[in-house]
Amino acid sequence: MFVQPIETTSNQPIVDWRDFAPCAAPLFACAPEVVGTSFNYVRDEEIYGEREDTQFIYKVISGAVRTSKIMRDGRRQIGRFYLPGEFFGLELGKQHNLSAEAVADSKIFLFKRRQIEAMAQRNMEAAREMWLMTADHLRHAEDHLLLLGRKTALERLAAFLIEMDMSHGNCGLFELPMSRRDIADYLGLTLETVSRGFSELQKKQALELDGARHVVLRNRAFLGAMGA
Amino acid sequence: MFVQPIETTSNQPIVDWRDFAPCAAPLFACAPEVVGTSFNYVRDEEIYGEREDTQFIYKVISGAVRTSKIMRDGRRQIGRFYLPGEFFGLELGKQHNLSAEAVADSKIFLFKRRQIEAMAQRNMEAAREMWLMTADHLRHAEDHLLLLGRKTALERLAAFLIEMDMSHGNCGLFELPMSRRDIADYLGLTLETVSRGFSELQKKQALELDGARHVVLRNRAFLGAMGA
DNA sequence: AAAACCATCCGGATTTATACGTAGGGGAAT
DNA sequence: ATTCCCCTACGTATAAATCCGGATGGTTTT
Repeated sequence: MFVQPIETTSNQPIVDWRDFAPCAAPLFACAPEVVGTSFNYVRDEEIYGEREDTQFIYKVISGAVRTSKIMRDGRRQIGRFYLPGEFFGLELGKQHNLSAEAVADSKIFLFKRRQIEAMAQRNMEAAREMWLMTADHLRHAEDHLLLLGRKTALERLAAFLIEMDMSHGNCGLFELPMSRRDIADYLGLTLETVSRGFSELQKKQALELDGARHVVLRNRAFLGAMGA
Repeated sequence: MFVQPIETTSNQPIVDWRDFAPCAAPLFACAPEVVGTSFNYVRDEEIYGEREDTQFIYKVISGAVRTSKIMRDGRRQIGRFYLPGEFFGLELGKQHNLSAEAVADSKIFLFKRRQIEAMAQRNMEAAREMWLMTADHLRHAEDHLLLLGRKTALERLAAFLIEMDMSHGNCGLFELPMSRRDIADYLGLTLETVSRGFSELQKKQALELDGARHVVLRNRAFLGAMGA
């Protein structure tokens, strides 16, 4: 068992109006009356904390976000990464079950929960869309259970690379916004194993690394089969 | 990495009208017009398969159910156990993401999806309740991610025992409906490690086993702290 | 009833995968 | 240029998986 140091984050309130930016956007095409406000977060800044009351629903505009749980001794599990265009923080309960932090400097839209709830009362289509997103998050979590419970280190890495590639449009070429430690905490490994795994996949001609974070997939079929 | 043999199950259609029982019950108190039909499943019988089209929503009446994913080489991850009173199989998508099997001989209520969908259109309260259940399943899965990714074998067992105790009313005394292998596949361990862990927890005076499946918790505080 | 069978469980020895600790290198930021 | 992270490399440590043998209990067969 290993212990990781916890980075302390500026524990400021979620909504700091100094970050206010005067742009806004509708939540869904089908509910144009619900508009969000944009905020900027710096790398590693907390967006909301575990067990914190739910006030908003969030959408990534640029950058990247991770949701995570941390144990008292520092062990951490990242639930999921969110890239531009994706929603997060839409637990239906009163409190968040995971915390959310910016992986890199990020711009995020915040939508007021009260507005969302009111909309869901009126607009059945929008309510269904919210439910769909929750169900999609559940599906992702269930897939990740198999990865964490039963897959080998290399299989986890392959699955991760394929997932990243998918969310970048399957072009086999992308920039990782997160550190090796983040990847490790997402895949239930140590950062060293992640590093070793990347090296091994390079040796197998499955991918190419240009610097630490620029990835070129060389054998998508191989990676897909390995990540299963 | 280990490989487990897959038990072949009778691949009969989900709905076998020979199992028909003439009892029925409403889905929710708030939607008495939606009634379910009871079916019986024997131990290890498949209720629905991964990637199978979603036709019903299910409620456990007696017995127990597991949902799981299986890899081609036999590695298996159980997503969750469902005990009497709990709903399962309510993915919103067109297809199930996990398969479901009876852990023991079980009686299950089936509710037609078309009825559910129609109800959700009319009854906002019921629609919200469905969404709440999906969100609760998501919360459970997220908690389980931390367990699978970062907890030790003993911590996993402690968390499992506390979870089982909770769903039996926190009385510190219950019967496990599932085998050691099922527990192992739920916790991402081998059945040997599960067995050893139980022995160790007995040595620590944290619990008592009467036979393999009858559990008496002797130190709930200790187990709770360990399972964190 | 006795025997056979089967599934399940337990314990020890061994192996293996992965975590851990330390050291060193490289790139970006100050 | 220097500092500071972050990443990589390698040797070691260890938790858990694997492999073995044997005990137990329930069910079916004779």
